[in-house]
Amino acid sequence: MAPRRPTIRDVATLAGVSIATVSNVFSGSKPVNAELRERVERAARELSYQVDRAASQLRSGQAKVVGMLVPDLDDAFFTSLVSRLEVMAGKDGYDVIVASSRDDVEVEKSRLAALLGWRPSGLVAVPCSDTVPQLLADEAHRLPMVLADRVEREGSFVDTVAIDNFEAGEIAARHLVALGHRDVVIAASHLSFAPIRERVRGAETFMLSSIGVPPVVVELGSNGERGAEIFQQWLARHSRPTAVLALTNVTTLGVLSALAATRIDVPEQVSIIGFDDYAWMSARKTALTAIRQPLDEMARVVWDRLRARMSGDQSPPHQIELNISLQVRDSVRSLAGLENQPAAVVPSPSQDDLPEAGQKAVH
Amino acid sequence: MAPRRPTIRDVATLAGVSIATVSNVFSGSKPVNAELRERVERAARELSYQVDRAASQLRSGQAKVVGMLVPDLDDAFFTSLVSRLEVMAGKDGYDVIVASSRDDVEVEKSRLAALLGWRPSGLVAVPCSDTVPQLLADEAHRLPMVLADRVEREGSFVDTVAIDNFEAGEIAARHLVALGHRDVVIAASHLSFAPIRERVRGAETFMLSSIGVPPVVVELGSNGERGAEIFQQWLARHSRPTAVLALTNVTTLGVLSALAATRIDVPEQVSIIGFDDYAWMSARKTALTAIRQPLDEMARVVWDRLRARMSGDQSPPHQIELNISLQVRDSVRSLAGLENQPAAVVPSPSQDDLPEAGQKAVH
DNA sequence: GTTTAGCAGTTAAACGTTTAACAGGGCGAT
DNA sequence: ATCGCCCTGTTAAACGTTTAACTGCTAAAC
Repeated sequence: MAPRRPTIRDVATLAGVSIATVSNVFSGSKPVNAELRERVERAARELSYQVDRAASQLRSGQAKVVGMLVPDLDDAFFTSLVSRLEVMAGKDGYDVIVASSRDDVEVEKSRLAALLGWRPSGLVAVPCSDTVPQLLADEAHRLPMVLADRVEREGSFVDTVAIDNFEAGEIAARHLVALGHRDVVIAASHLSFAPIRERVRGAETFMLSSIGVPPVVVELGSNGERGAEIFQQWLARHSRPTAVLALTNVTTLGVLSALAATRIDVPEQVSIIGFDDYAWMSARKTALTAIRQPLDEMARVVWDRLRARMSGDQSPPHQIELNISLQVRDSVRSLAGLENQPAAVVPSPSQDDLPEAGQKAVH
Repeated sequence: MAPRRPTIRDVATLAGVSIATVSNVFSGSKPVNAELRERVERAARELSYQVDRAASQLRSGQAKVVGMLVPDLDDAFFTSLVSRLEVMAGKDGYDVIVASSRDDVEVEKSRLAALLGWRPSGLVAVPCSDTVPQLLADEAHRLPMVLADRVEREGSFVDTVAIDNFEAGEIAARHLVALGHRDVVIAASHLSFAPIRERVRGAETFMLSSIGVPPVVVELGSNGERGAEIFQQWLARHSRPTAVLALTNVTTLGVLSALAATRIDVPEQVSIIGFDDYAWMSARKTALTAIRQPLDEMARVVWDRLRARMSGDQSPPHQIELNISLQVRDSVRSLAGLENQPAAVVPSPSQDDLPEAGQKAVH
């Protein structure tokens, strides 16, 4: 029924050459005469031969696979990243093995082990907790890897790429304050994530130093529906803020759902700043003002770093921080006339069509 | 710097047994004495040994990888599918290699070849065109595979899973007509895709037979932003319909963007039925009425089928069709009193908490 | 008490590549 | 004319597993 797959040997026989020559034709590691090469290629085509990657990898030690570990393949932020990385990886001849940790440290551990079993030539991971898994730490010195998004700033032993989370919180808060908001609720996912804490800290710091009032923080978790429920309950029990700052795309969705369910109008009754910038955010009557992470740039930087490491770069770990930008649209209402500093409106210093300029490398 | 990775040999030496025993401990293909097993496991832990999948696969021919080929990793529909499949695959011990064809037949071909090089034990693919790539057809009889979503109903040589596209169009059209709409525009992605044609045909057939007026069809492509532009131009040049039926989640987004940009109110000025059901669709003041594909069920059925094939099922190809359901929310306005059949409102026969009942297997 | 069956472990041969070492032939330099 | 070198191709030895075949050994069966 299913005839044995052709091997390099079959091709060699059919083309009347040695298997080494066939290998050379495919791997290109040694030049081979044009006519012979032609014969080999014809034979291969005829048998529809394909190099067996397992065998190839076993012998050569060269993997040409990268693993990608993310916390959630339903979250648009992570899939956008994976999507972009997959394209770049593909162009460089790498295949991609994805694994989702579903935000569970145990799952993360087991998926990671599975990934490592492939002896990938590189790994990009978005850890699901602040403490990088031991397995990763152990591999750090032999396996090229870069950590993205959910990373601690301080002294990582490995390359990291993330946005300036403090700045993100600060810029959002500045925008709200500039438009006269003082009563702000922050919709965070989990305060146990360092980047989230940073975003909160950024907003808090700015609000305290500018108007002397801190924002209120509420945790909605990583699941949109559940987050909506929590926020709805929160709304029912507290006096309504004038503005909400959502710190992830999922919490943005949660807040919006809760608001829609309780028929609270945006921005008439409550203003909102969302996180990330996806098509659905502007496909609405009052388009969302949002903190925009430079996704394309982030993916590019991650891949550049990984590629560098994979081709032997031994420099000390890079900690790359990308600047975000504020997409001002219609979801934040100006509380006109009530405030004292109507001058400074939109800071938004960064643009991500300035490729290199937008990042600051911390060593 | 980077010490050689420990092999099965190192473990065997340290544990004082033969490499075959170590292999047996890990692969479980032969029972091994409890004490020895313990010794082996300790040794492995000590060396942090992990079996090399390439070597394992080469020797055994058993891959424990499945490939997934989708047209676009930025499209929530596909990533939702991948996400669910990755979880189920992981539970069964399979790893997942993803590849995106970016809706380009050439890319599809090359990604497919790359995938096949891994000798995966299974493949799930969403082809990017009606004509299934030759490479796939060639493998069909030896490689377990299931095709999803973008598939022709008729005589596929391989298992397929898709929704009943004709019914989808029909149910949507029925809902619109029941609420008094006669002037309907269908926002399709590409009419070159068979499922899209079916959806159009379903809507068309119903409208012709019920009110004798066909819908107008406009093609928006597979890209949201571009689609928004096209639709906006279309709106500018034609008289405004009373309702729009969007046939994919991306066209839904495109239409909504165009409508928002031209400040046309939903549903006051234009009603809309969207496709697929994502969180953002209900996180708005007027939540979207939409055709809901049973994503969880689809993923489950795909995986069940693939698993069956991977464990040797030789039955003739299954063509599985899943029923959709209409999520009635607020984006379709009733054109009250103008119409003749206010009786039949919501058909929605299927529910996907009735697992098996919801599908009809066409042998 | 011998045979036999079965269990638990070992030996060694694959799996399909890549690649180091080698071979031979043509040719320029001496 | 001989030597040595380059160029292109071949031979054969790995790579790290799995697994068929084998070896001792214990214990049941006669």
